[in-house]
Amino acid sequence: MSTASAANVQVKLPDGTLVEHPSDATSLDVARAISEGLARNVIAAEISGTMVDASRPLGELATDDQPIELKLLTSRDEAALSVLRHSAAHVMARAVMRLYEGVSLAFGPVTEGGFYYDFELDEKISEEDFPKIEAEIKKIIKDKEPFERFIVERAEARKLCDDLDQDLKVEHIDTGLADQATVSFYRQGEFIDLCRGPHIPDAGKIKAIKLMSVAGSHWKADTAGRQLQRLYGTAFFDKKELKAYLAQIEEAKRRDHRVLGKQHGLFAINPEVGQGLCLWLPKGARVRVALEDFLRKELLSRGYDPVYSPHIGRVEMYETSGHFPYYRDSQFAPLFGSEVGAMLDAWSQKLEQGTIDRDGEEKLIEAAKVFGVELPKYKLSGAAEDKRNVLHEWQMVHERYLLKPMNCPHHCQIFKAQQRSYRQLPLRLFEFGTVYRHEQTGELNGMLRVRGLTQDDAHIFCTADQVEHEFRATIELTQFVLRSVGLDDYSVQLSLRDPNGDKYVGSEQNWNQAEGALRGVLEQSGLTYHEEEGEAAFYGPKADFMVRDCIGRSWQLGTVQLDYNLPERFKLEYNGRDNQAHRPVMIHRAPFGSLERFTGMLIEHFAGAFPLWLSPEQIRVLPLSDKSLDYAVAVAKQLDEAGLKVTVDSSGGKVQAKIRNAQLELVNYMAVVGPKEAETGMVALRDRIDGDLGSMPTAEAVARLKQEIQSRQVRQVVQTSFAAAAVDSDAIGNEY
RNA sequence: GCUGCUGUAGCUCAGUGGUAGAGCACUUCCUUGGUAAGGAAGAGGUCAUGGGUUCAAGUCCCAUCAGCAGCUCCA
Repeated sequence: MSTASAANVQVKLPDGTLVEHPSDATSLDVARAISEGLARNVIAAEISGTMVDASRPLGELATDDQPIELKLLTSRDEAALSVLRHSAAHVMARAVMRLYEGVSLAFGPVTEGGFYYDFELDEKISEEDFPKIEAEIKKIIKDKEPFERFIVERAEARKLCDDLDQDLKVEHIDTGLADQATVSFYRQGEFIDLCRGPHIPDAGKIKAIKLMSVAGSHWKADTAGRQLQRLYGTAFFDKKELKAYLAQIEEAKRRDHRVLGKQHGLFAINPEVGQGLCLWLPKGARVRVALEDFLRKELLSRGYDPVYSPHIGRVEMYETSGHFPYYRDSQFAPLFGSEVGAMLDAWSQKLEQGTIDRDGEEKLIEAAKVFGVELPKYKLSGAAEDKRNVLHEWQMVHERYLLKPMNCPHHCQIFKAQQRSYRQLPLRLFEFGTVYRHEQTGELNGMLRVRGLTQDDAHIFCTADQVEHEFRATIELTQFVLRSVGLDDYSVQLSLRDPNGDKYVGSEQNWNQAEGALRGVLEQSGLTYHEEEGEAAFYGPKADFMVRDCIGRSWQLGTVQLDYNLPERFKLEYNGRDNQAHRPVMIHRAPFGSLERFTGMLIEHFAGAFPLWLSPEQIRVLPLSDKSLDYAVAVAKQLDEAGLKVTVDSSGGKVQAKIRNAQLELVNYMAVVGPKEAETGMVALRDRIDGDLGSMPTAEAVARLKQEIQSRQVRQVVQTSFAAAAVDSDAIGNEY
């Protein structure tokens, strides 16, 4: 082994072998020295854990005298797919610029399923334009031109973007990249883009690419900012993978809970009832009841106490909790006991916003008098704050209510309703609490995002040193619940505060303590978890369960949140062993999240075919003909008495048709009964999945089903072979 | 809320400025059967709503409402 001379670099390959190359050699050259085939397959390189272009001279990348640790990435490496897709985004942008005038490029990162590029251009791109854009993309790919990287000083970069008429890039250099001395660009033929990289060696590596959709977006995600057009696409190393991906999208569409919910009579949303307000149809309601009964029983056995609270509460309570001012825009407007209450509220808001003049105030004072509201203390020349305080006194008289947007304040009041001793803690209060939130119209989505929802909510009030144990117990509860419905692929997102954010309440010390407690338990639990800064609730950090369903999609379901804030605001106290008043810690938790969202997710996960224990129709009795109808009804009665969800198909058709209907309606079991069964007291049991099981005594069929229910068996869940690519957007992209 | 697309029977969808259609489902009748579709007849529409253009509008234009996709948001 010789020491590398100044003109050479030493390269250490993953298997530990050391090779020496000239310092201007690239990763591709290293590959070529191993084999031509490898060189053809190299997509990018990983040097000491950082992804770089395979065409970067290794000399640039050596940081010290140590050998360069090089890993050549080929299409077999997951990370390479992101590089490919980002390059595909460049190719797509290049095609768009060839076809359209005046295109301003924004950003073009990779996503979980592919990539997109945001453009500003006057002409509207529609799906009808896709074939011509794709044709242009194919031309670019066929030319196999290389991606070339070059570095320039910031001022020069600005001029380059300006010369290219890329004003969004210019702006980004001025703002987002103000602290960068130099920036990198990538050139591919005539196409030059400010970009961090890395990229594939040449466009020919893209073997399968498809434009997916076009949608609106905003420059730097600011809704008030410039409107852009976002073109989505996806790319793969071979056509088979693309085909599998498209099949997965089709599968997801087939499972859409809105379609299945309608088809199977599970739920309905009707504009006359109201946007985002879910009607649970009888079959959907049965699923919900099964979930509720299951969880209620579980919670009771785990030391929870059931409580109930009303659907409305006084605004003052939500002012105390801090929710009202903070979330005013996403709550339904307050309800007023009287007209004058509404007037005072509008008045107070105008004062707050400064949108009222003296003349307006005088008129309102006169109007208030008509309603018997005298305001001698209201000084027209006074400060808005003082005026609002005067109005507030009357607002206490003319009550304002809010449709309950969350259950926490009510549960705090339940805590306060009685004297509390440390001996009673932890106090675990649970309720299926229905809350209402005025979500933006564009956010509404079937059962997944609604305006009226029922949380499987509970609040645990405990001492500081019980927090860890209680948090661990709720994590375990959530795991148990997920396992019960057959969801076992999940991880936890630990949502922390944004260190620079200002939306949070509570002391620095409490936050650190809370975040530390959550992290500690997760560390010990062995669960896979990752931390997200800036995702915390305004009152405390939270741990959210991110669940992957059977076709690889991620859902945010159960949540556990720590709260040192509400106990403070509501001045909650318990009497400690030392006979002093102490402040409890509060844990919010909901293993389902909401019944709506959880059920919607389950519909998609099971493609409407619920496991027996959750099924709205567990068994259907099919008489061979009307002659067997009486026996069928008798069997159904027997099954019903055994606690099974049973129906009888009394329609006039042939049994084949009845079976077909039951199969299509996803009934778990069918009991076919004819003269033979009537004579012997049997049923011919048919399983939706395994088909005819033959005749057996009715009691045997009951026992079989009850066993399956009791064990909460989950059968036949489609498993996808397709795994969504892991995205490391920090590593790749032109967003810097 | 923003941008774009869509709105015809309970459902899925045809309908090219000139009298509103199909399949499934539904109702009635016939059929009485053995593990994924028996037959016949019938009923069902203010073509999302409101304006406009036209001799004539489901069809073209505008507005509103709702849905969908994406953006933004999610206590």
